[in-house]
Amino acid sequence: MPEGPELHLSSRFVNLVCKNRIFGGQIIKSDVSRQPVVEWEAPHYTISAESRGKEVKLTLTSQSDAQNDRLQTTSNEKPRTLNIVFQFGMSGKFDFYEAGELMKHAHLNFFTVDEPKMVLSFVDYRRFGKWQVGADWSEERGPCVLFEYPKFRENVLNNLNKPLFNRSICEVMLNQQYFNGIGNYLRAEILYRLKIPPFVSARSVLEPLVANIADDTDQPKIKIEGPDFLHLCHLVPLEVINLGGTGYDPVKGGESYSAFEKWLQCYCKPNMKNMADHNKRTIWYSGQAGPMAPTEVKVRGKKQSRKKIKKEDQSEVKKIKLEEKSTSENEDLKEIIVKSNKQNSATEDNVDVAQVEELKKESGKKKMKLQKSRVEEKNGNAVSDLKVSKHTSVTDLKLSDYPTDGTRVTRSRVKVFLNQAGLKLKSSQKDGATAENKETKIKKRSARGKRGN
DNA sequence: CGTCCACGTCTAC
DNA sequence: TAGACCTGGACGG
Repeated sequence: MPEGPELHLSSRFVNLVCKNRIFGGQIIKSDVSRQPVVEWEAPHYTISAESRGKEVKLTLTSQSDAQNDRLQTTSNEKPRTLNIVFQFGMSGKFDFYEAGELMKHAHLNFFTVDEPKMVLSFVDYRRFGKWQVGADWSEERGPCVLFEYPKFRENVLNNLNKPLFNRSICEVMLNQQYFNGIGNYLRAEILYRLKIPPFVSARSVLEPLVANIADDTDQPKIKIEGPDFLHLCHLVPLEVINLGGTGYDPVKGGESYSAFEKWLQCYCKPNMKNMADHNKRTIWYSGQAGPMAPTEVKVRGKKQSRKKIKKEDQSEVKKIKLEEKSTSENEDLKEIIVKSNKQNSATEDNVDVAQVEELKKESGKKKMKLQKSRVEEKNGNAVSDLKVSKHTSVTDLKLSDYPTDGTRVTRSRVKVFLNQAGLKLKSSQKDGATAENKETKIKKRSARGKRGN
């Protein structure tokens, strides 16, 4: 799910599905999650959401029991609220569906009180996502590129003296202290729109903009054609929001995703180039890489048609001499920026409600992916009385359930074994929690040419 | 089987 | 500037 637009669409999704709904009871966290438990037990509460950059804040508000005209005391108590701030990692998202069985990888779950019982789940199969209870937006992250544009712009332009901005523009764009909401696909799309080579110094791109620091008006003091770089850091993610789908959410066959794929002009496109940046993140671009490109360039296999390019450049390390290291780069760049294409002005913030309704339906279809519910577990229906079902996962298995022919228990073997049993691999059993595990890992590493021992 | 790759942070040599 | 943290899909042999 997760760059700025996806987080925002997620917050809208939450607001939509939680509207006029009352939640209650315990908030259930999965066992495998290492994130904090949410201590909040209100008989009745509501949920609303808000996004900022790459964070989503849920606000729980307890409802007074006035309507329940009870003699009990609770009605006089404070109308409490609790904030939970989420980061989505690589795979986090919210889902809303009929309670009963929880989705696989559902790590934090909020239940409605009314029938049919529904559940709002934070679902995150890679578990890089995080949440903080009772927190606010994290201090380390800058203003949101989407919804705090003037502040965002100022924050960047007032800090250009920082050494960070000596680095290449594509790498600086992932720094959330300044570009809160920009991620790997957005940086590619934004640079591509302006034909800015990814590996030119950030300062050289940004310094020309200082004259227009507070460019929240549409009247820049220096006349340029079309939106400038910082402007696009705002407009391009807005475009994704206005696509109305779920943004980058590769649910195959999902229609909203194909709209998103169509929208992409550069990221993962077969006619574009790519290489790993200094952080080993793939940057997609066209034209020149720029003078600050890593000298040993690793080209990643193209996403779509790896087969086709088989023998050519598939995952090979190529030493590429970067042709022009010209120092006149700055001058070139200014030209480039001024030449920037006129941009389709993204209309303001409005996603079709009907489309979000679509989302709801889609999430209803996902019942196949359900996991043995922890609620069941609580009711004494222990997971340990393991039956082979699609809802069972590796963490439910004991070591003795694994093949015992003496061979290594590798992750792949576990996968195969489970497939035979109709199961799926899950969570903390990665490479098999055996003694051999460590050896295997080390072997793997040294095989990769890294100093393993 | 194994290897590589993925929308993102984090910390530790 | 490597890795760690994770799961799982695509693809290679």
